[in-house]
Amino acid sequence: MTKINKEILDGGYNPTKFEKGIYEKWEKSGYFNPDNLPDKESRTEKFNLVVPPPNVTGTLHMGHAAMLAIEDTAVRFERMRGKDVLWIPGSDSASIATQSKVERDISKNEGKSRHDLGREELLKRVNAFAVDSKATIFSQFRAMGASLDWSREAYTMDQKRNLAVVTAFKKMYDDGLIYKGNRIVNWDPKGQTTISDDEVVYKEEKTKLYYFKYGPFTISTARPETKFGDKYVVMHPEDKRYKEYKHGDKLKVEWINGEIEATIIKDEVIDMEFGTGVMTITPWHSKEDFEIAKRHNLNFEQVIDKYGKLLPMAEEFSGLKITDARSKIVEKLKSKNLVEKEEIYTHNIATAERSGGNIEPQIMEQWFIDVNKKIKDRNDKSLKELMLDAVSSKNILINPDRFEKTYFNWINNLHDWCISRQIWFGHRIPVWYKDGEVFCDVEAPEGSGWVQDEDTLDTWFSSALWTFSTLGWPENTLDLQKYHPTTLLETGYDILFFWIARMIMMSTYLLGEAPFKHVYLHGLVRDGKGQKMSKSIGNIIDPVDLIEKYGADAVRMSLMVGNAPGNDLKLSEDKVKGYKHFANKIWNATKFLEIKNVFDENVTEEIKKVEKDELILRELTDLVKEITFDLEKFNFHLASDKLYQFFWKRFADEIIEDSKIILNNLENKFSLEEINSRKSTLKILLETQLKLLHPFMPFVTEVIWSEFLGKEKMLMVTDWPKV
RNA sequence: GGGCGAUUAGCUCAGUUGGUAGAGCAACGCUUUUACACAGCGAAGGUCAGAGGUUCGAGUCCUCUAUCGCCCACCA
Repeated sequence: MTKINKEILDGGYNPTKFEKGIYEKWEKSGYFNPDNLPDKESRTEKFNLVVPPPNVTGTLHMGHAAMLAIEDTAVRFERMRGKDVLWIPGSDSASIATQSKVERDISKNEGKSRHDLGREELLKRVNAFAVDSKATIFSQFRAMGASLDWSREAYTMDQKRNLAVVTAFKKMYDDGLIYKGNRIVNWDPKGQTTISDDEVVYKEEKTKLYYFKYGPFTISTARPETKFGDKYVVMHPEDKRYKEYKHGDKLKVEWINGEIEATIIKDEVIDMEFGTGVMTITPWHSKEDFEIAKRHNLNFEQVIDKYGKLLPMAEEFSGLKITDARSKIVEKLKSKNLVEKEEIYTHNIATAERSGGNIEPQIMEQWFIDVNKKIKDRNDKSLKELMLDAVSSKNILINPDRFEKTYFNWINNLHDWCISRQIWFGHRIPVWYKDGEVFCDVEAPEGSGWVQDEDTLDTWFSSALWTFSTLGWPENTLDLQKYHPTTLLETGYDILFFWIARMIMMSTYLLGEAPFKHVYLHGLVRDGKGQKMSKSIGNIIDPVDLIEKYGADAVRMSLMVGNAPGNDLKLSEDKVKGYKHFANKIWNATKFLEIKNVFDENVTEEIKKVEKDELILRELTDLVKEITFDLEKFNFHLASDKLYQFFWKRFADEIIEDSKIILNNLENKFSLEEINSRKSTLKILLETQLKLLHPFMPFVTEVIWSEFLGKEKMLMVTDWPKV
């Protein structure tokens, strides 16, 4: 039954006129929720995934838009194919990122720091900000057409997810996988917190390399300000230049603040080719030096405090910021005639991903996850081994598969994960102290006098639980039984380590199974020139602006076509414009068929086709096969382009053009049978293509299907064409 | 230092197990013909980075080289 709504025929396709209304119609139908899908009983195969939760730090960017376009396409395809489809929306508290954003705003607007406000007030502000951000982000999700089950919305800091976090922590604590220890960590003096190895970003910097006289040796350093405590002078055991010195020898040397006793250490890590082949070490403030000191059981001495200032052991330089101290110390050494030379060299300095501050390694007492400890319940495998096995056993398939190598390489270099953060916004560590007693549980202990650990957890700890925390774990819910492991995990390759690896870690450990079957990695969305989009360059394209200008379908298509997995995508506005034209083309082609009475009730699929039409329909069958195949293989970039080509070049430019002669039949050359055969063929062609196009361009296809053609069943839940 | 990727028409990129080079955009010519000028038709444009190899046949597989980009590790 078709009921053409002729009023909407006028003019071209205007996305803004329809998109909002269509999304509301979808959402009201309840079909985003698998519990409400038609023919529920026949949907025996499931397909589900969770959305990579965007940080509640503001608004969406094009990367999110690409993620939503790809995931929604997969979801709509599988839903139409009759699977039990669940796609869960959510957002991430992103502790450091969110707190520092709010802190910046408060500092700018009110001139206050977090300490002026206090923990409670700051958290109130951050939470309010998070609520706002969430609302903005989710309205953007809707604008993209994402068919998410909003009834299952999750947030990494809501009650259920919090229970998951503390439960996971407790179990790991009881299993001895989480420990508190004094270790060298990445301390960010600017952000006043530790960060994990993965949050360290190395930046190239030109700096001075100083050569100092250190007793009979010459040592080189880029960091004179750390050198006060350098009582150990290290050289390679094979270095013939220094064979007269024996390991453990002690000698007096004149140093920054007078004479000190130095000890000779021989260690093979020393590169004989670099500089003089001799160096002094600062075990408290350098990871490498720390390792050397540990190997030889040496003393550790702190030189720099957590604000980046020198400690009293620096005597006259005490209290100076390291940047100020550097030149002054060099001056003093010069006056003592201990500076041999200076040269400019380039090296990498460690900075904090979020705050941008320079990392100052420190030995601190922090919480860690032990990645090497054997786990009894898991066949005596370590977390590291569990992570390796999940991928090498092909339980998890990564697309593109070259990222497997990257993954293995990362795990092989993996060290214990520092999970405690000295910030306020986040999941507080569920450990309490009282008179030397330590208590870990999901809830505070009874009785008075217990004080909870001040630190919060690395935001990736809660993200790591995402595939099952969103399904209700630790409760054994129906959702958890039915939907875990999830089918697909789709995200950017830039968070392979941060997120994907950690999810595999937590899921294999806590649930004994992989968190997902397939991993699909998309690339970065860059601007038309291939530059990374960033605020400072000013080349950020806001997906919402593009949607308003060209429609969500056009934005989605431009993010699909040519976007091969794992490759970066260069996006120009012209490209989006091109797909707006395509939506218009679909619209106008439909309009033409309507004018030619192709949708008349007496034109049915059953009409006997003439030979030429049979051939055309065979082409269509081939197309259906190809598109289905491509979508099963997650080749969205191929499928989207093929549909575009077929509709425009084959269907519109050739088939419809040829049909004009038949339908107009000006010279009475065609029989009624031929005319009806063609009409029926055109109808099938259009309707089938609308179905195939729907996952990619849901709005325009749905508008045509249910508003224009007046179909009763929404296209969103119409059956995928038979292969 | 280790690893990965890219190099195909002016620009952006496809090219799934090797079988006579593709699309979009831009540019050029023609056409306002009642679906669409957000259009149609037409023409033009490439020794598939370079060298060597395997093969009847290579953009596609192998080796090397060059340029660009990314990731990891990091030298004091």
